[in-house]
Amino acid sequence: MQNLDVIFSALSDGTRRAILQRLMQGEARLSDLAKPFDMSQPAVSKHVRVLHDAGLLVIEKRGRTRHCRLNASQMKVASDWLADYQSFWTQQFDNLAHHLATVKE
Amino acid sequence: MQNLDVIFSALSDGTRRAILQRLMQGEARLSDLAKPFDMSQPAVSKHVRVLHDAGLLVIEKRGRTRHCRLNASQMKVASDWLADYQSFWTQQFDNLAHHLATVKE
DNA sequence: AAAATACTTAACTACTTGGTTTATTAAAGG
DNA sequence: CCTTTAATAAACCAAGTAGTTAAGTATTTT
Repeated sequence: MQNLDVIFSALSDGTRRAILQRLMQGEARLSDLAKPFDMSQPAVSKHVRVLHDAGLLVIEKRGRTRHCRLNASQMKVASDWLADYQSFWTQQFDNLAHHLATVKE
Repeated sequence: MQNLDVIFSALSDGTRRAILQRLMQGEARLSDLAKPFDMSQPAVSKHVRVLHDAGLLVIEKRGRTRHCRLNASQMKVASDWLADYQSFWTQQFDNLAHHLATVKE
């Protein structure tokens, strides 16, 4: 799915993940999102645009401010893809646990 | 986490996700992984290296062949990060469901 | 020893990314 | 009106990515 490209790619940057985590606490203006970061406001604006293009947040224009809020349902797409591998990683974990238990004896 | 950068970035490419899905069926040689793709073998080799650097697969050298197998436990790191947002997307889903139910009346 | 196989390395190209600064638009407040 | 504020747009740069082809290195087969 091409969708997954954009979502995973958007999530692959620490600044963008921090923005999403900030939005967990609720809606925020673009300028508020920019404050904590040691980079120019246009740079943050670009990051927000990437997240928007991936559908991970929604921007609403109010007067001269833009208000962003999380669209976590888009993360579900990524999460669902990863879920297919869940049986593999639990199995690998179980193997490890079994191995450790065996060694202990 | 810097780890997440590399993992999400590795997952953001369709070719690489296809390689991982292939490895769900079991171990494969590098040349076997390359076959289905319409690109040169060095190109696929590069993709495999990216997955390896992200810890998503393990390479074992046997004679002149390299055998790859899935290391899905590394995906758990990404999955765990996404899980923090789970309550948000289910809530958004519930809101939608409620909205649709209301509209239907 | 020679040839074939399975890769890696290297050098190159085209494109994307993450940042910058400067200038511009648009809305609010004096 | 004029100024400030919030944000976008444009032009640029350095570094990274995804691919190519060509050459090189091990290892196996004949």
